[in-house]
Amino acid sequence: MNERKVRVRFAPSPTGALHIGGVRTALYNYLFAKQHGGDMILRIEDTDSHRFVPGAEDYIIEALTWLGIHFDEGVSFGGNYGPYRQSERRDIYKKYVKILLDSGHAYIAFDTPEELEAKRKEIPNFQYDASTRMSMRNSLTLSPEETQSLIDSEKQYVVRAKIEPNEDIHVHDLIRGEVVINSSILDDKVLYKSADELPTYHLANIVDDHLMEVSHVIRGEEWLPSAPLHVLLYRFFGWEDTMPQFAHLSLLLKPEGNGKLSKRDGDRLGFPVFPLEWHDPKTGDVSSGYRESGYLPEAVVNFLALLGWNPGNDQEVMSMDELIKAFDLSHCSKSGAKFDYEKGKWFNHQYIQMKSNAELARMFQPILEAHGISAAPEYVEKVVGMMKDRVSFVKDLWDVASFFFVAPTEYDEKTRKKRWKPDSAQQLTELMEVLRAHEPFDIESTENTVKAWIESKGYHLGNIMNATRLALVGEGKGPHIFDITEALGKEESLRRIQRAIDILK
RNA sequence: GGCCCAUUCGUCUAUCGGCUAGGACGCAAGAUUUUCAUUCUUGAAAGGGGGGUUCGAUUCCCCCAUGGGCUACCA
Repeated sequence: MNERKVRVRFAPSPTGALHIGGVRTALYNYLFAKQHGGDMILRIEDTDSHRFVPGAEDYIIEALTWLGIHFDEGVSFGGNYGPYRQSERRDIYKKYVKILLDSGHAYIAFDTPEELEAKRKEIPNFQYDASTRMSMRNSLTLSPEETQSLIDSEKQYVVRAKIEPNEDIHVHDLIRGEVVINSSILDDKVLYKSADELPTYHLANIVDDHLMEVSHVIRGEEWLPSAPLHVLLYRFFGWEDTMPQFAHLSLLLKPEGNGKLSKRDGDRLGFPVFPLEWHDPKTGDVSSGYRESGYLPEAVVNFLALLGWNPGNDQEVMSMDELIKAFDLSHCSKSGAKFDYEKGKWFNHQYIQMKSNAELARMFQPILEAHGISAAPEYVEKVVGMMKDRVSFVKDLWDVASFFFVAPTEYDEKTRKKRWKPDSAQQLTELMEVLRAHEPFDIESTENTVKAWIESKGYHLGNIMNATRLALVGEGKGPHIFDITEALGKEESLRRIQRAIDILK
């Protein structure tokens, strides 16, 4: 319909950590923009001075950067449409408030919050709209002189949109199709407050999207009810021709029970709802983050992308580039998606498997150091290569592979009962002789030698192997025995077997 | 309360009037293995209810129910 360049914005409010639903919204905007060769803008919507939280803005930028969601312009990225922080755009909004006032699409109202509160108590379902505005204190009911003198006396006021009733307003949504809402149910929304000289979301949003030449507004479903107001504002300003196209995304829901996923749910249910760990500056509370929990950013992106969208085929593991190619708003689901943490773990497992051993080893090193172990990179790499397919997180490598770095000092009781036979000590003593004489100590030849010895002696393979495993690992699990002996080396392997014989008899 | 949006396996979803309803996570069983995992195979598991329209509805329409969102001088 139009040849405008695709420009989308992610416009969070700096009221705390960006939660995972917001991350998904940012991701979808990003995928859409990149697919169309468009721009992605970061705009900070800090028009509510009371809810501002220091650090939130930096957090948002750091989180999205970690995930590989990049901006072309906006706060901290520059650009020609700034400033991108709404609190720095006061003068711009004032100009547009005046336009609305002058054209009669808005009016000044002096009713105090307390008066409105009283009104709402007094009249059930009270709404400030065409049916009630003429009984309130505003520039429609007061004379121009009275209005002016109230303003001059520094009486606080708000500017409200003047919504004409009984009109069906059509919102064309890229995901939901045509949504029709009658203007009678809309209230005369506050557009601007004199107290802090800032607009509310509705006005700032429309003015900024227009001035920043935003072509597509992709946002959460919670905005759908106010979309008709936004359409009306575009009309009031005469900007209908370049009005962005809307796409309202379904919400992310709690994994259990009902309701939308909230900031409080995460640690209560045992998983993070934030991309990065968040330290609340007001309460001092610490909320866990995906990064700190050991998630790979690629996995988080992939998992989130598929929560409410699908590529139209059975492909699930997709890189950012593949997501960009395949993304399509029409394949976004209309119903809310319950957050499934287990599936998120599975995605992380997939991405762990795709990482090179060297890279995983680098990520594992700090964990080893935390356990007081310093190991050669080549050794860590070898261990990681053997063990990565059994973990979903790098940090879990310690649980499954610590025996490669620390010799067992005690032996799992159940395994001992099951695997340590009366003649195990004798057999392993013989095995030590076989191993000591064997050279080189590589996987294949050692295995051949040991198996030949077992056969020649008529021993039971499982008995020998399982007892050996208990000696080397301390438990009844782990990779192939000769992978372990090869990695540990002859000396350490023999030492561990001897120790097991001494302790277990 | 009012308005809006939604409704397929436990969960994420495919299906755009022809269905033996497909895939994935999770779950169960089996195979492989010297162990535990991994892996592979198989299995259980679904279109909220009631009316229409139609030769035929999961798919289209209406009603109801349920869930969600909004209803602030928050975003």
